[in-house]
This record gives sequence, structure tokens and C-alpha cells, in this order.
Amino acid sequence: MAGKSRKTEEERRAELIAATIREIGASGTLDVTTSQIAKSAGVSPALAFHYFRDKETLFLAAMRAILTDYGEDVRQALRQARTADDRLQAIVRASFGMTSFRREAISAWVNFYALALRSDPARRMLSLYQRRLQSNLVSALRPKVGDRAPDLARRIGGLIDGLYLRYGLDAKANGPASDAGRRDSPQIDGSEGARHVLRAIAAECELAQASPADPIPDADPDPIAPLAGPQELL
Amino acid sequence: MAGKSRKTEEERRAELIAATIREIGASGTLDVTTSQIAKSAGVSPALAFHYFRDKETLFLAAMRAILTDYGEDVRQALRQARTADDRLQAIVRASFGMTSFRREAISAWVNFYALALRSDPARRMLSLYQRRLQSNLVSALRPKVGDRAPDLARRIGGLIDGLYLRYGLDAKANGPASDAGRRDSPQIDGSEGARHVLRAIAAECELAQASPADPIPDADPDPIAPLAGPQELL
DNA sequence: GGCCTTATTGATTGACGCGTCAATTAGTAA
DNA sequence: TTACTAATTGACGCGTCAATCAATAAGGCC
Repeated sequence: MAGKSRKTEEERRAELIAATIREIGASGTLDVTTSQIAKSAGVSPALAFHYFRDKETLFLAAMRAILTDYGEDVRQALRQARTADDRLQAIVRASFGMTSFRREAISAWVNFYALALRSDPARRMLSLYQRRLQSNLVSALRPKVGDRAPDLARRIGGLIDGLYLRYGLDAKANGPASDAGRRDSPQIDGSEGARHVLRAIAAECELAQASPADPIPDADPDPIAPLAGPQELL
Repeated sequence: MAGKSRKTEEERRAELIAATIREIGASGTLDVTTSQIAKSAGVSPALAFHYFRDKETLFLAAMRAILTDYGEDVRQALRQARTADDRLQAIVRASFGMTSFRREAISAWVNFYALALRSDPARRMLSLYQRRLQSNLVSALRPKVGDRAPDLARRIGGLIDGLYLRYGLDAKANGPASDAGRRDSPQIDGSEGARHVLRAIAAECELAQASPADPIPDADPDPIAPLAGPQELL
């Protein structure tokens, strides 16, 4: 028979995690039962507990997966960026790109934010994401605005999160006419969000260059490493 | 006995709604049982179902209450604002002010975002809030940036949401050392978030004034009504 | 007092979900 | 084949929770 053979631990874990994200995406909630997840993964509910201590562990693994996917997206986009502007575009585009802006990912993302209110591991993971984003933004902004980079990066990071949320919800609002609860994830357009972020960056950068406060002491306009680099393991 | 008398329907509803928000705030989840809520309101669980058809109805009422509180905060702050800058400050300060930036409110807010992914009424309420914010921002921004106001307002609205989320989670991360799950809501500092938003506004406004693209056709720098005005009933 | 309305509750129920466990099946090496 | 290991499952126990309902108590009104 074709798909009936047994799988290795790694495969099963991956399948269960994928199923978890799929079901969270389809239902819009963390209130998904292990049965739903297991059925979606094509296994028995008991197996989920064989590979994950409990439901929370499974959720955290799913969150980790989402974060990792996003991180790899950013890293890859960053790899082929040469100028500081390229790097900014890479970060922003990845945030609103195909990987992060699927229905599943949006559902998961929003619900994980809520989860972070009660689960310390979840909160830690989220703030790890935020620190990475901050660090990437700072390194891309510093050649443009110098010491103002950290401050500006915080705003841009917040803007990305906020717009992601808004356009994500808009998508749910418009898309799911007869579209509710489908199992696949139709692509959603995040380009408008990206446009807004880039515009905000441009505005603050132009202004910073106009005012000669503290831009760059000088420094090579394109330092060495983009520092998307040694991403800590999730 | 002291507090044992019967209450009017209005009072009880308000108490139950307050208890709902309190419990959501204390637990960080919508996974609060009717028993918890009822106990926190000092009544029997059955009474909750006497006044609210089901739990979702109660949640929606709580969400409405949060939105209404915020709306009144904005409206009041807006009332004593004279200049366009005053109005912007009013909006921003209300968003990060005492009312909205309590632990309870943050929990509720985040969880209601998640709820909006699955509940149409919740989503409608949320987008009502967003439209009001947008409208308030546009009316305060137009005298400063003219036709760019709607576009800019979208960014600022997103920025407010995003930073609210971030500082809200930060607060949870730092505050609740031995602080977890307390029933009261210690005040949290949102001033840094507000500062960021105002700075972003200033940056884009200065830039808009510098570039003579399409600012204001002219127009009285401070039109008539701030249009925080006829808030639709929730 | 007697009567009607309404708030309020205790007890209950039916459904459901998490997590466990002992039993079964499929590979694998000797 | 036999023996051993790991994957996989079905059945189930225990707890919990939303929602119901019939019964009680409290106030207003004549």
C-alpha cells in the first residue's frame, strides 16, 4: 500500500505540527481538540501524546515552527540584499510575504499572541522573535539614521506587527464569504501593508538626513554582516 | 445583611460584564468558566445565563464594554483639545492611557483580537473601532498633511495597535514576577508607546510640510468638529 | 395578609476533552 | 524463524463545563 507505512519520529512530529497549524488556521482558535489535530494528521489521537507530552507542548512546537519559517524567510531574503535599502525591503517583504501571510499563519500568529499572555515559554518565544526583528532592523537602519536606529526600529517593528494584524483581520473579513473554514490556505495580499511600512521608513529616514543631529559618525554605508546571522535555535 | 439585597437587571449585567473582564484579565484567556465569572461577580453561575443567552453573548458584551470605555476616553480627551496637535495627542494618550492600558484591558483586547478570527460579531465590533480610530486620526491629520491624511492615518492606526500589543506584552513579562494572576489591575506605563507614536507622526508631518506635493489646499488650520462625535451605538 | 412578578439558586445533565494504558502491529537484526 | 524494538491504536476513566429547570426567596402592590 502507498501511504500506510509507518513513519519516523521526525516525520510524524512534523506532520502533527503541520496539522496543528492547519487546524488552528481553519478554526481560528487554540480550542482545537487533539482528536481534530490527529484526524487531520491521519493518525490516532493517542499518537499525539506519544510524541508530545501534552497539548501545550504541541502548541509550543507549532509556534516554534511558525517562527522558524518566518525566520528562514527573512534570512533568505536578507542573503541576496546588498544595500541597506535592500535589507529593509527584504525584512518588510518577508513579514508580509507568502509564508507569513497565509491564513493559517495569521490565525496561528494572533492566537499565539494571546497564548503569550498566559504561557511563559510562549512569551519567551515571542520576545525572541521581537528581539531578532529589532536587531535586523537596527542593523539595516543604522547606516541610514545612525544612533536613531534603535529608537526608529522599535517603531517600525511595532508598525509591522500592527499592520500585519490589521490586514490579517481584513483578509478574514473579506475573503471568507463562502470561504469559511476551508482547509487550504488561499494566498492573501500583504503588499499594501509592506508599502505602508516602507513609506514610514522612508519618511523618517529622509527627515533624519535633513536634520544633521546625529546621523552616522561616518562609517562604511554598508558594513559587513547583515546580522540576520546566528539565529539562536528555537 | 449588607450586600445581600437584590439588584436591578442593569446592575447585574454590569457586574457580570465587569467580572468577565476581570477574570479574562486575571487568567489571560477566554477560557474562563461561567462559574469563575459568576463567583467573581458574587452570584450563582445560573444567573449569568439568566441575563445573557450564552457565554458568547456575555463575551461580546464585555468586548463592547471595553470598546465603549476606550471610546469615551477618547471623546473626553478630544473635547478639551483645541489645535490639531492637541487632538492627535488626545487620541494617542487615550490609547495608552489608564483606561486602556490596565492589565485587564490588555488581556481582553488581545483575546478579542483572536476572537475576531472566528466570531463575525466580534470582527464587526473590532472593525468599527478601527474605523472610528481612522476617522478621528484623519480629521486630526488633515489640517497638517492634507490629502495624505487617510494614508498616514492607516499607518498611525497600525502603529498604535502594534505598539499597544508590544508594550502590553512587555508589561506582562516584567510585572508578574510574583505578580501573576492578581485580581486587581496595577497601572502600567504606556507613555513610551505614546511617545513613539507622536514621534512618528511628527516625522511624517514635518516631511509632508517640507515637500510641497499636496498638503492642504489651504483650509482653516483647525476646521470645525473633531468628529469624535456621533459615535455609533455599540 | 395574599398575590404576582422577578431575581436567584442548587442540583443536575449530557456532552466532550485530555491524558493513560494495555494490547497490537510493523519493521529489523541475529 | 525468533526475539526485540518502536510505532500505533482502541477503549476508557476522570474531570470539567455549558446550559437547563424546577424550586425558592424577595420585593411591590392591592
